[in-house]
Amino acid sequence: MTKENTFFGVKEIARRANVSIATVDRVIHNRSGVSEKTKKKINDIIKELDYQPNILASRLASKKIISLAVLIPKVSAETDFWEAPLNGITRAEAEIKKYGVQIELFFFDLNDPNSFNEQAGLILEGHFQGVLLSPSFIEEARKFSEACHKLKIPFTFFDSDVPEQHNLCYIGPHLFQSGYVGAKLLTYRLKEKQQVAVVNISKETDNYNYIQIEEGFRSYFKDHSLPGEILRVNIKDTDSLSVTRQLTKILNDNENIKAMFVTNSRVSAVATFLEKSGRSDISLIGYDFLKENIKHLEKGFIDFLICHKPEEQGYRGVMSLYETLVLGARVEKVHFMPIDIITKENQAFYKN
Amino acid sequence: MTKENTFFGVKEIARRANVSIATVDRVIHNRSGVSEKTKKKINDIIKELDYQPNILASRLASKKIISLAVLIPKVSAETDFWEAPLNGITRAEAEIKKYGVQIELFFFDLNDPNSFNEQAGLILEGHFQGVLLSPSFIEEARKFSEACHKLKIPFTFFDSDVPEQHNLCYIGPHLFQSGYVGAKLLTYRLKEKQQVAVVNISKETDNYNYIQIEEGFRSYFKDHSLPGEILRVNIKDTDSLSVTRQLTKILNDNENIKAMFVTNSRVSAVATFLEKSGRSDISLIGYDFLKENIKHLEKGFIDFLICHKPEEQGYRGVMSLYETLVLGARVEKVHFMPIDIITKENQAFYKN
DNA sequence: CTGAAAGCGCTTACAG
DNA sequence: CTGAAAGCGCTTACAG
Repeated sequence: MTKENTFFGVKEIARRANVSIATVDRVIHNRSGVSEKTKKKINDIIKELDYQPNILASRLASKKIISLAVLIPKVSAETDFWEAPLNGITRAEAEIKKYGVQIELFFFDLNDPNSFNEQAGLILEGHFQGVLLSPSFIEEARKFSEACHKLKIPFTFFDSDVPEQHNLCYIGPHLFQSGYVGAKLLTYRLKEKQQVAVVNISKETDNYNYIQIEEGFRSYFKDHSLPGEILRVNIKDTDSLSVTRQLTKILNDNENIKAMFVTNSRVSAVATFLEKSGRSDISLIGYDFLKENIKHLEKGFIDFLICHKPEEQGYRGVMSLYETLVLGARVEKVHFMPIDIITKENQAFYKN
Repeated sequence: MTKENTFFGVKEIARRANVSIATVDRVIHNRSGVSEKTKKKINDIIKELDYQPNILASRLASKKIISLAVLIPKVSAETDFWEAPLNGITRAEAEIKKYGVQIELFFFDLNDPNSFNEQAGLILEGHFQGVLLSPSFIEEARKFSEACHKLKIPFTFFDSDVPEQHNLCYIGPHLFQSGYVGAKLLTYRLKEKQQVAVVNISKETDNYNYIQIEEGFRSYFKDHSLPGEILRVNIKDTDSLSVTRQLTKILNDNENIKAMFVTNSRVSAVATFLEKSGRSDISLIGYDFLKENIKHLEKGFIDFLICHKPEEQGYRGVMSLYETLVLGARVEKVHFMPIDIITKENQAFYKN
């Protein structure tokens, strides 16, 4: 009933190396001021014993706090998607606070790249030991990540990726494949001669995320030699009046459209339109487990929602920094989220 | 950069109560040998300071080890489903070993209720502080859980549930709803006059799990007024020859069958049959993220797999005991797993 | 019924 | 370059 002494600690290492535990500690943490000779001797013993530091004791003894910065879009009516990652971040914080980790939040405006720059600047001045960010603006994010790299601050991207950066890791969806899954579901029961539309409701139609999703979507059609042209619909004004006007026109001009794929979480705007105009004949698929979307899923105006576990992304994003900074563990550079399929029938049990 | 002294500990409580920290410790853990007066005084201070014990320090100082028993079916060619929960259990063990938690595994034979009883008996003699079990045999599980209850050993059910027991919690699928989802997917593109079969490949056709799944499946048809009789196919001999023979007969007798729903992970046996007999016209849905099943998913002979995160069930099962026993946290009595939908296109990113 | 003291496995000044 | 010692917030014999 008492702990076995199967694990060796610094004390045993010190005893075997004939040094004090302080010196062992120096070697373990790669601190300077140890002769090469003793350093090697200690490292050999560490390897031999397969020494695993006791994090409990380490964090208990340490007086250092570790502070992390998080840079994400602010939550608004337009962007309530960001509630979920924020919840995940908060959950992670609650869990690791007792290990002396603190998190500071920085919010930017998704309509304003400058706000991203401003907040990024604040983070650089703030002496943080790690950063978690959504690199929504590619150029701005690139600049910021170079600055972090120079300061040797590890940073994790999540929700979307910027390739070729020195980020610790990326946590988020494989967008191409996600679009591919969307196409599979949308065409699963599509009949011949029925046409499909890809709908982008966003101010920025050339956003890299949307492009990847659409590429995946179109690839599915190519790979399966599905006939018919895929219509591309861009709706830049996201208010319901504009959406209604544009969709009405599109459906008038293209009578064969029987399925729509919305490339982001604004799918509920299309569902509202379909409901009002009584078009339950049109299949609809879009993104994200949002209240508004679930409502339409339940009513039957959305067939499937695709979701990439935004809450877990936030949680895992924080933990990736915690694991490197506190536990000294290596983390995978790319951590793709599952591409979850949500229907009216399984939504009640979905974990965001 | 140094930890804030915002939290109060036993020392501060002792100082304010004018007692030693040993006495404070006694009160915190409800141990005997403290006068009512000092007990009340200390408890008042604890409340006033909103004292939160430091688990790190507590586990570090404690020499007690906590040992948990896990009772699950043994993994065999027939039951490789159980590999995943076992992995989750092992992962949990690795994570909490450093907090002084040990896990002992007990395996029973899914074809032999007596083996369950035997192993359960061993557990009862073993002085464990907590038990995680798959109550595959309802009556036997009921007896065992009553014994645990008497001994005041908390126990968690997972994978399947036994209602009305004193279990700490249940972690697993909502089987009825899972069958319901299966029906939705299977009928999503089904055409009129095409018939559906529910296939049960198992020695025990009257297993409570299968019954619940099938009830959910049939309810979907009722709720959506889908016409046509749902054929019930029981295959008691699970070898491939018997499966082939029986399915051949069924399909000969019922030419309109265009969709099959297999109520467990043996769906690959049906897929193999469909492949060999060139019946790619039949939709097929079944359970679980197993190698054999994924293979057929990729070839296109299985349309969808439904999965309830077996690995996470094992992991969360262990953690439910850890959280109550070590952290003293309350856990939810029922923790339903998501009903995940896996297709050829999203399987690469699925987390079991 | 209560307290003094050692110890869990580390980290951290401080001294040499 | 190295070590002795105090301390992190608890638990645990042991003594009274």
